[in-house]
Amino acid sequence: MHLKSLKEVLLFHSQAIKSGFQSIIFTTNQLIHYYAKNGFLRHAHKLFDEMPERNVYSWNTIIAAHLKNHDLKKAEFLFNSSPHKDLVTYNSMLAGYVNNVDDKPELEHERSDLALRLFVEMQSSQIHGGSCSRIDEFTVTTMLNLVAKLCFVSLGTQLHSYMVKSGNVFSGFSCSSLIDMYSKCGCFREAIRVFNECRGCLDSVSKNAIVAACCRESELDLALDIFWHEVELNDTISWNTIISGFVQNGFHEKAFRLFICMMENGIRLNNHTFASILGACSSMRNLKLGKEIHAHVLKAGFIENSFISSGVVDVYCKCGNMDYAKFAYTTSSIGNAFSISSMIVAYSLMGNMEEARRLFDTLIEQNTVVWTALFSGYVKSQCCEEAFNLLSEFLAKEANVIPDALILMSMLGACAIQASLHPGKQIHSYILKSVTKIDGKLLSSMIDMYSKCGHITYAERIFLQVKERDSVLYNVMITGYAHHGKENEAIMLFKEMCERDNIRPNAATFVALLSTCRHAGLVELGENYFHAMESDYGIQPEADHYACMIDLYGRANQLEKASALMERVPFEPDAVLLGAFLNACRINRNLELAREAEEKLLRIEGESGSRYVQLANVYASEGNWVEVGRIRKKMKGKEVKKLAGCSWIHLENGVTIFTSGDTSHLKSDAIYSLLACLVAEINHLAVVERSKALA
DNA sequence: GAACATTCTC
Repeated sequence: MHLKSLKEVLLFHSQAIKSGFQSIIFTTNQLIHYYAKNGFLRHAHKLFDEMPERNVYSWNTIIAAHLKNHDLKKAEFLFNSSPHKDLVTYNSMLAGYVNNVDDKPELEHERSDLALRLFVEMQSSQIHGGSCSRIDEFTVTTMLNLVAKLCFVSLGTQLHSYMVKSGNVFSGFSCSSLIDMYSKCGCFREAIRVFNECRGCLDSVSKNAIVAACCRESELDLALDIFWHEVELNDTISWNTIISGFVQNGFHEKAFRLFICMMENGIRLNNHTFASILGACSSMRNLKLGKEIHAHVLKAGFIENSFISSGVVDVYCKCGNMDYAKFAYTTSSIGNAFSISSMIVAYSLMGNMEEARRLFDTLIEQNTVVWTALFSGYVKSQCCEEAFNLLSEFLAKEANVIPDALILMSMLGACAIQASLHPGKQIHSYILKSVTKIDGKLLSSMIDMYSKCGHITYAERIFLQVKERDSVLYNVMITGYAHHGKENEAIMLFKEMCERDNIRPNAATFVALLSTCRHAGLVELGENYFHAMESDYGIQPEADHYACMIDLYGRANQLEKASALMERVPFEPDAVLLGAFLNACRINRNLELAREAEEKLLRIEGESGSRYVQLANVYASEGNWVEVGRIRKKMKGKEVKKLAGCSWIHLENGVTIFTSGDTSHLKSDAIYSLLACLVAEINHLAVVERSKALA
């Protein structure tokens, strides 16, 4: 009897029941298999339970059925209670552990352990009364799969030699399994050797495995050579492999051309195809292509797949179009952790931290990517207190995880913004204790932190220990010297950068150099740098460079040069640049030019309170109260709030902020009386000093 | 005549 379709099975079964069906083990096993295969696991299990007698096939079939249904626990229970076990039973259970069939990544480690134990047990136990072999080709391929996952090369090599020695465990799968195992364990040459040995009897799976191996190794030319050789072997997976290989190696346009080629060749597209090509659209930030692929996906009915729907959301996030991203999320990807992660990253990048945090809290499990995104988002948006709170949260929640270098960099950035030396030092020592490989970026962040916290000598000490210096490292140190009024050191370091290390300065280097000149009032040198950056290094000055020069001229009482340079700015001046110019006008008491700048500035930054205050101060410094009144009037209509000047100090329990006139602190009375004592003390000391000087 | 293994995705 051959049973093929479900219809036949049901028909046969109902007839059997009607005619007073006497259970034959063989037939019932078949029924169990076909019920399970068609998704009727409960019916299959009922049949199994009702069997008066079972053989090893019955047990194997029901175990396989549960494994197919991703129920490892149930399979394990049946495995342990089965009175008949043969090699197939062991192989099935082994595969269940290796493939982590119930998809619980957190248990992967434990499962691998169980698989290894079972493998050892198989070799020692007398399966089926010792009448059959302990290991066959199924065992070997499953174990090679495990070896690939664990990067357990020594076991992989042992299996390989066992295969060669015993000769009877080779199968059609052995070649592809070996290639895959060696490649995933990082032994590319071994993978190639196996491939060359089985060239005569190459099947498409082995070919796909070696193409994937080449892509992993970034050997794309070789991958293409093999791909275009024996084209008749190429199937959908082959095309998917080569396309994803190009995407993963950053050749997105080439991947796209291959995708077009695949369609033109009439190859069937599947989930993997769309997932890879969506990845390419994301990396290219190509909204138009992304929308086209999205349309394809909807038409082909792949949007249900979680890889695909999150891929679509990711494309829109990477393109910065959050309206589309939200739409794609709510229509087809709700609850998908990858989609949520993409949106958290995107919102963090654009500084929308409320939305980023809201989504972050919806995740059941937070991964490194979203933690990192949130940290860097907070610091980029200058929300340092939130970043510190997040760090406490991270340490509490992920007690066993060492914060990733990117998180530590963000935290150093937060310390730098707040000028919080003490936490900065703590993070520094934490890095020394726990980070095994401290890279240039982390060192640059540490130098920047120490410099911005006022400890230029610490910064310098770290800088001098670094052997391999890059432009970022130099820029950070030059900027540090500039802010600490060490213009000679800054200038010398720039020379060292160009001459000793032969590193090309970039736009940021010149911001550092120009701000050195600005702080030191070095007009001529500043002009030299400003011209050199374009003529010698081909770097177009940006808003920051112009702002430095305007400020430099303003402080040196050379308003004519400042306004002449303002005229030559080749783009629409931004608020920073106009602010610098306004400041120059204030220093040089030119109300006429100030007023012109004022008009432009208010057009750009109409809502910002601090700008109005800056304007009012320009006129107040001249005693021009009519103008001050005019600005104040403008402020009133627009709900402009003046940003109060404030100081802050980082104590054990966090940051305490002091705003002028603030009495909200619980101990504000005590604070103010202590302050009064300090002021009295200072005044007293001043009087003593003065009388000493007079004496 | 029934049961177990390989290649490509965020």
